[in-house]
Amino acid sequence: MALEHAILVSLDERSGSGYELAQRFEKSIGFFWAATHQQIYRTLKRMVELGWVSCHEVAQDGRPDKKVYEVAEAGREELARWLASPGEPETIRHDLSVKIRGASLGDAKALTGEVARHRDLHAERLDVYLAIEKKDFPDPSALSGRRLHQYLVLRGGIRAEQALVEWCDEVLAAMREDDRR
Amino acid sequence: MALEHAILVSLDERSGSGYELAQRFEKSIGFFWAATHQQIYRTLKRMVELGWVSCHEVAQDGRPDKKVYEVAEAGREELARWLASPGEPETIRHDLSVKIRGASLGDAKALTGEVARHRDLHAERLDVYLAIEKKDFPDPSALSGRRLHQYLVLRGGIRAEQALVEWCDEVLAAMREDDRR
DNA sequence: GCTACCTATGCAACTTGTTGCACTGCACCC
DNA sequence: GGGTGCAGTGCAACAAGTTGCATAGGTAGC
Repeated sequence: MALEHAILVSLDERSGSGYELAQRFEKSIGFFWAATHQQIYRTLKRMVELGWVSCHEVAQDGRPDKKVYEVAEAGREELARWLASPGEPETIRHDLSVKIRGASLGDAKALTGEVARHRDLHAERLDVYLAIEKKDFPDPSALSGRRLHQYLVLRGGIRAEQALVEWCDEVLAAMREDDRR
Repeated sequence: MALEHAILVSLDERSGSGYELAQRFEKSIGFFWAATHQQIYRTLKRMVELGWVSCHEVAQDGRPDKKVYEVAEAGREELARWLASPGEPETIRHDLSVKIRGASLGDAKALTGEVARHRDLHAERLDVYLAIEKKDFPDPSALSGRRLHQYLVLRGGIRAEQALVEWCDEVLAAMREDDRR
């Protein structure tokens, strides 16, 4: 499982509470590894037991106490071990492709609507990524180390969303053309 | 869940046994919806209970009996309903991106090896898809209906793998450049 | 005669992921 | 004073996916 490792990477960048981690997963790590707060809390608990992270409670005024986690030595070792170990490419599960493949068995118009909706969702995500690229990485050739790695992962997101938008457009054009005949 | 729907689509194209379905998932449907034989057997059982598919045993000589499933009316209705209903874009879980983001915490050389390995895996898949495109869809502009939809899904696979190969190349170039400094 | 692989189905146990809910307390707006 | 939303942690139940194993006969090669 890689959720633990995603958490280790994130905590290494900056220690934080489960709640904070959940937010990071919403708006950054989550771009390439989705997780809900439930999963995160449960996994953090297990990671403490494994000795991969340490935890101390922090009192706050005007707010509930929080538990701040940080990476322990064993966690860093585990992360290094995992980074060097070969992994399988992701198992693909692409809803929209299943729907398209079954298109002839349903309402064609409804399906083109669905494809168009996905096209727009991906275009939106792409815009978000491009805005981050422009703002946070104005001069990519100057990057190195951690910042470079963050940039490269963002580039993966950009390429993936671009490919999806273009594909949706191809599908829409072909299905509309087919409709006309 | 969409495994049921992927099975319905596949069974609608051609009725078959759990075993045959598992093979189709290995080499065709599985390109965009992965499933093991365990999942398929279990899901088929549930689908019979729901009345979405019907099942009759077929004796074979020299081989174990098999259970051939075919889509029932209720299954077709369910599929049509699902096709028209909006779905979320997939939650992304991309191991390799997590590894790259954590690259600075491990052995950089081992990681470039891992990226190169994934690059080759994706290039291989791309070759498979391109071969299918060339063989099964030599004249895309003439396609319509079900054949067109199959082609469009394949196009999605091709675009995705192309994007991944190019991204891996970008990552490798940047990391090697960074190493040299 | 032994090994290995193919066809064919399935149980059991386990790990992951999702969903709905519960509790606390502050801040802000109308 | 009532609703909404944020910060914060967590349980319980369920759904989905994975892994290891069991069974059983057939075919093919050495």
